[in-house]
Amino acid sequence: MVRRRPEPRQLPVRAAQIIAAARELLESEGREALTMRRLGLVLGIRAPSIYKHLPGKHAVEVALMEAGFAEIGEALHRVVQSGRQTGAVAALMAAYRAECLARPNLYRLATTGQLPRGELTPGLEEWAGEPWLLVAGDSFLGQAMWSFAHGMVILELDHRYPDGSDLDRTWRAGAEAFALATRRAAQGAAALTAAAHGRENG
Amino acid sequence: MVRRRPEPRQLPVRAAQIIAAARELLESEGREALTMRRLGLVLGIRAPSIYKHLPGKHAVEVALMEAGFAEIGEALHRVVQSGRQTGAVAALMAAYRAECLARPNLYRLATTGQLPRGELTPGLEEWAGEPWLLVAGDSFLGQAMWSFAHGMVILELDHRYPDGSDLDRTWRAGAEAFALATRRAAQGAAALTAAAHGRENG
DNA sequence: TTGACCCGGCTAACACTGTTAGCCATACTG
DNA sequence: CAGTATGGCTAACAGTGTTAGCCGGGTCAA
Repeated sequence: MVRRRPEPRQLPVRAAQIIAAARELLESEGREALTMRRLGLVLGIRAPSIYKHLPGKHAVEVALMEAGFAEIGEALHRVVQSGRQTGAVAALMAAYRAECLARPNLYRLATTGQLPRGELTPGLEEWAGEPWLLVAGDSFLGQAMWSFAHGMVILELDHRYPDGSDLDRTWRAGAEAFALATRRAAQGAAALTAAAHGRENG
Repeated sequence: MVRRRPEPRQLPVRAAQIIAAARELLESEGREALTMRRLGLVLGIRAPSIYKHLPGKHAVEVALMEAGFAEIGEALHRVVQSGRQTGAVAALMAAYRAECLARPNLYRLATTGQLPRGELTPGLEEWAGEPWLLVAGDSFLGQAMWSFAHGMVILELDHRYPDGSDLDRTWRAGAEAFALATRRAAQGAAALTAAAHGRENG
């Protein structure tokens, strides 16, 4: 049951241009550089003029978060839609890693600190996380897998691992652990079903 | 092989007082509140006077990070030293979760953003992460477990999970996956050793 | 005792940050 | 043509980390 992606409400042209400029600024120069004055400079206007189109910096950040969620969710859904069974866990994790590392500053912005839930497109967040659940077959295992993937990505982005760490192997170790657990859970569920059938038929 | 904890260099009295005040401010009012002027207010002096004792806000934050690493490392080492075999993975994770949630703002400060490696007490970071390695028996699995734990804690602190999530069960799912993988790895290693012995003796 | 020196406060100020108020030219509309 | 909305602008405010420079008090040596 793959839900449709909730459409983020589209902004007026000028506002969208500002968000696009903000994104470029963020990705090319980091979060520190994302300043109203710097943003104005890129756009050829002064900082206060931005407020004619967007209510504040917070709104810029929220819009960027939405873009991040949408893109990452897109990539993950592409993986689950490809429908492969064997290695699905590893494939999903590889896709997550690749997408997140491709937009490091956007990822950091979208995933660190409190989430302004009320201001996000409703359902977007759940939709972006849905592939984990689909692959794990179990909501708890799915959440755990996502937590692992986020932990890995954010620690890698922030260079928290000891120098010379072989992160490919660490990813593999985690992916194998969760793949194993997923098979276990599926077997357990199958056994339960079989037992139930046995009771029905006996 | 449990290394001794690297002693963080001790600061002059006044500097230590400032750090203590900073910690209280941080924990009680959050990261936003940790301001040089606010810190001065707590101490009964003006912000610029703080610079007579510490080179800047960054140094305050680094000192707080060190305290965080030391305390969490302490708790984790206590677990591995207790020496239990069964459920060691789950026990370590439970300890990590409890310690981190007990000092949310300190944990966030210590674990988000780039790590100023050069300014930290050498070896402290590795020492704090060592218990993961000891429990996993394998450095990659250990790193993966730590990544999972960090992901869980930071997402919980930032309220990133859907409302009503049963995080106890998610933790359990992750702990079981990694415990299973750990047993697997141990068996694999044992089999390899046995095979080697077989070759030797045959 | 006096002079030098340093410690640890202080104020003033600078360059930033996000944000608001208010002005004004242009363009569209009734 | 009058009126209004759009989208720029400057000036300013409160806050941030930080630096320069002043100064009282304590310590220590001549």
